[in-house]
Amino acid sequence: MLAVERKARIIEYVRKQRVATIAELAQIFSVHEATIRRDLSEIEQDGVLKRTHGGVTIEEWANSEASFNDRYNERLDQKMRIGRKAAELVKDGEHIILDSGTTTLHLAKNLVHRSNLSVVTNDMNVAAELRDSPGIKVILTGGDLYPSSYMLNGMFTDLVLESLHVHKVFLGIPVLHPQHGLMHPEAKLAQTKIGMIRAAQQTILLADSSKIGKVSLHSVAPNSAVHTLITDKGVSENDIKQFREHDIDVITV
Amino acid sequence: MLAVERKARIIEYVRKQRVATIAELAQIFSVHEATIRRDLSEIEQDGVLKRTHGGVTIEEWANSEASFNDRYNERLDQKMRIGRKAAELVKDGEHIILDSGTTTLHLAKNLVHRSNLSVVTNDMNVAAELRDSPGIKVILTGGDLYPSSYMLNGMFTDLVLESLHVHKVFLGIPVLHPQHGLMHPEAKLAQTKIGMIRAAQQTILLADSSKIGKVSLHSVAPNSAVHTLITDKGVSENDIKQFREHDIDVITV
DNA sequence: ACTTAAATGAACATAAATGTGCATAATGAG
DNA sequence: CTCATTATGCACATTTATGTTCATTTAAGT
Repeated sequence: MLAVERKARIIEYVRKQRVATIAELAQIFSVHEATIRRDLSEIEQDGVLKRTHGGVTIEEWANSEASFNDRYNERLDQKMRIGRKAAELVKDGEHIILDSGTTTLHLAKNLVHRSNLSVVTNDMNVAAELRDSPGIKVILTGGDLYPSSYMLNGMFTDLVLESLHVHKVFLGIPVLHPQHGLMHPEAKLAQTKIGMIRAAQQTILLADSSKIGKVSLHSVAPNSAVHTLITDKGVSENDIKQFREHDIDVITV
Repeated sequence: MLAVERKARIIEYVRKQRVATIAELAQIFSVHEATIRRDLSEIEQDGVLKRTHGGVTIEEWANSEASFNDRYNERLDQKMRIGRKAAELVKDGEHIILDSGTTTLHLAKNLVHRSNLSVVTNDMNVAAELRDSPGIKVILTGGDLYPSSYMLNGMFTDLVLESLHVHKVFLGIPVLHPQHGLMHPEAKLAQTKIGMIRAAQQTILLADSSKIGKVSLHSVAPNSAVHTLITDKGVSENDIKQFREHDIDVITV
């Protein structure tokens, strides 16, 4: 079994069970515990799962009852800067999609006082953040609530996205490669992102530098589908050059 | 068992039992009492549970402002009772729709510990209430977020409802007339409720007695569309008789 | 208020999990 | 095929979670 596939299966398994021990996973996949630990370290980097002693869990269980809006403390500074810069790309009167995720939640916070916007999102936190803004029409895509999270995915999400057309989509992505493009370890979430890209005229990627250069199982889109990438200064010159060769406007903040 | 899992289960247990002793928890999870104490200290930090000598209880929000407004509390009590009774009508393995509203939210609170349920709702609060329940699959209909609320309505809501089929819908309704049936003052919300009724084999109405006997602009459905009405004892015998003539099973709590 | 038994928190001991360096096996390119 | 690269397994020093003990605090009854 390929490493990326094993990682994808680990995520699936943990999402379903909510917790898993290292020993348990090592037995399931017939690999050494050290291998599972390495896998989990990488997966945690993607922000998908949270490690604990003896095992792993979905993020929301780790800080048992983090309230509606305040569980976004990792790489906070970078994400805030990226979110602020992204907000500058939103013009009054536009219709936009905001993907689920902590970075897009920061973007949403920067849009609160804007007017005449229509915002489509599959993230309940994003929707909650914008619901009191008089100038913003909030549309939540339907879908299955991902276990213990606030994201919506699945058939109904895709159904709604299919009948939508917006100016711009702001997409978070856990894995981005200079050559192989956008990837995601989870099939369902990858599908949602594909739908979002299709619904938008312009795709704007929000990804801090830790996401760049890795690979993952499911392909979301090639780099040519992206118009703009907002990231931080931790990206190598060589990577930036390669993205620009795909006609991506790279903005570092 | 992982520490995070134990903590999550402690919260779950105390939520269900309202109180628990240290000794009790130590025995349940087969760990030393000191470990439980450490767990509780951390959980208390999150503000979910409140420690006492010898044990722990849930943080009470209802009692703090108890006699604030008698009439409000009377309604609250009715709604809680209606919600509890409605939960009895839900069987394991069923697919149900929960309408938006405070009464259905109380129903949702009574479903938290159930298993093998699929719950469709257009209320973000209901979805949030159920999101941590391992036995419940939560599906949020999409739609426009109603200004300053947590309800979803509009075209996308209708679109999703059209492709759904469930066993039962639990519907809140602001206006119910013994002859003229279900009504609603707002066209969009009326439309959503029509869609929900169409998607379900059985329609169960949750309406305290204050809603009964009035009229409103938009008709949602005739009384013949309703299978069960759960209300409180404030309904007149005459009204009940008329509902029963429409083959409605009237339950007063 | 006083007494008593239980619960608590802190300090320490112990067992388990972790990360790291290195050796080995698998994979891919030329 | 050979070589380079990556992934995996293994051993061990370090860290973390849990168990144990005990002086101090708290709750309840008289």
